[in-house]
Amino acid sequence: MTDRWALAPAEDGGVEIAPLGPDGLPAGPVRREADLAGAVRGRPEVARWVWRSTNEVYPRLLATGVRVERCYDIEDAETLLLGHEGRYGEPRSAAAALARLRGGPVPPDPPQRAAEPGSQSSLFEPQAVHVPLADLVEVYADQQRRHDATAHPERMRLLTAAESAGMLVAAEMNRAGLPWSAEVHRRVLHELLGERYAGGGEPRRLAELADEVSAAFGRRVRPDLPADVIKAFAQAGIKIRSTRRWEIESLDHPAVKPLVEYKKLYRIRVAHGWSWLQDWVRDGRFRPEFLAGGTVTGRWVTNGGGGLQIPKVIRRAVVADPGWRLVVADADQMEPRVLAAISRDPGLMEVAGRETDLYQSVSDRAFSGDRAQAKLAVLGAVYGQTSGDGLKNLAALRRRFPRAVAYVDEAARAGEEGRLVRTWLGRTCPPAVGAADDATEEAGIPILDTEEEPAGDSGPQEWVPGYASSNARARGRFARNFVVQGSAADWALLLLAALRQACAGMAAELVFFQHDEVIVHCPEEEAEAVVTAIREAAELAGRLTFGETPVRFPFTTAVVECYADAK
DNA sequence: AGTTTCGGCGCC
DNA sequence: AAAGGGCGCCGAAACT
Repeated sequence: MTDRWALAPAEDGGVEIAPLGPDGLPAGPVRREADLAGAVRGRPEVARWVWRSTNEVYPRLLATGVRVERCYDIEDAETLLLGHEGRYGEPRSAAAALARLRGGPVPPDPPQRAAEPGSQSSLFEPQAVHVPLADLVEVYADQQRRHDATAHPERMRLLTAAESAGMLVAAEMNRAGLPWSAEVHRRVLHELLGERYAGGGEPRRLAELADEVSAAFGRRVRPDLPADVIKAFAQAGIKIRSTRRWEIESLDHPAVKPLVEYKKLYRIRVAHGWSWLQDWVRDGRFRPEFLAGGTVTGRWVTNGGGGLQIPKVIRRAVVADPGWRLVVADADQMEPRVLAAISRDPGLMEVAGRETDLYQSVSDRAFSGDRAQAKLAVLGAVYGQTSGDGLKNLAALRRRFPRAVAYVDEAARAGEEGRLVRTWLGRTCPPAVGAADDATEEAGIPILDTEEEPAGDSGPQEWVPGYASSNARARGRFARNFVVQGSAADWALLLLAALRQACAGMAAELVFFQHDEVIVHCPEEEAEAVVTAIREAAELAGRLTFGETPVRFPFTTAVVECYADAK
């Protein structure tokens, strides 16, 4: 058996490797070699490399031009398995897993380091506890048995494999970087914010807007200080709770217009202004360290640079290299399609079986053609809306798509009651996240709120929050969203893995991923092949993740030179 | 003076 | 009138 090999960098700079048998234990002697990259490059027949941490090994391989097809990240799998076993919060390091196996004292996980601008990578984890290969494979073999003990072993295997693949993609994207034109970025900043004055003051346009705000109030007001703004409105006879835009916008006062404009531009300057450009863009690339599985729902995060929050106006700075293109692909109505697949609601699956606008189809069936209402209702069901029009629309949704709504209702109930909630592939929601622990409830004493609950007016089938504390309701909303957002993340991982494989023979590179959107940077002549690859990868991911369903996962794709032109 | 929390808003 | 989920980021405010 040469299909799976374990690998562990040794402390002296060399590497230990061993072929693995079907039980996950070594099928041959552990070998030592001096050169990590050479050991991998010299064994192209290996189908999957098993290692402690992708972020420990793979950046080093990529630095020498070595890619691997598949891997298995033991510490990532440990996290997922612990979660599935209801043991969230236990240390997830390989050293900890080994200690649990052998009954020794379990070391706590080392603290995470924050990213620093321009640092090569914060993910080499130099402080991680070294685990020799012979011990590491024991952990791996045990994990294989723990997969078998899960509710759906084949799905759990897919999940750990998919997330490991995601970590390969993330490492490759971190190396590639997102093509970024500092020149265009500066031009956009200048157009929006005006010139910068020497001495570090505000740029011209912001200074002008601040003056307009002050003039409207008749005294000097700092629009970037919420306390100052609240006081100024109070003196003008207007009481506001906060200075959030939605609260300010409806006010009748001459300061509102410049204030709202100021806040918009201030945000650009602070989050994606000149200093951001200085810190995060080097040699025509923005490198926001992508971290696969950085959230409990399985969504990715970026560490540094706000890589998943690039404002639309700033996307003009994302420009392909000369002769190259950006293939920008955005999944159409991903969340309701995922809900259709996981709930197996016949009506919603039928609607999601078309590639046309899903919200329009839903509205045709349940909302007399009002697409906006249909979209609000669907998103309200997914996010757990508890008031307003969304609640009324939810009743209409429930009548037409009962199984879909029941699915998220059941997740919410499970979350409220502290039961485990899982995505389709088995990623497990931690109990009591997103809300402060309620010590009394944790002690098992139920709490009856005295506050009024919304009256359920949609018949006996409807699930009403009932007597639950606001903490429990928050957990319910979280769990409700978790099953959809998390299952979507499951699917997205399979999509990335399939797309990565399809691009393996091309010059095309994955350079960006944002929940339901990918960007591939490729030579112009490869663009059409990439578009096809994305479409095929999406359908393959749908089948692999959810099994055979009628649900389709269409993408809107655009071949552009500039990201901003994709929308 | 250094560290943590808050307010507000960007993205999905 | 206005409580729907997940994140990251920055400066100011609050804290030690």
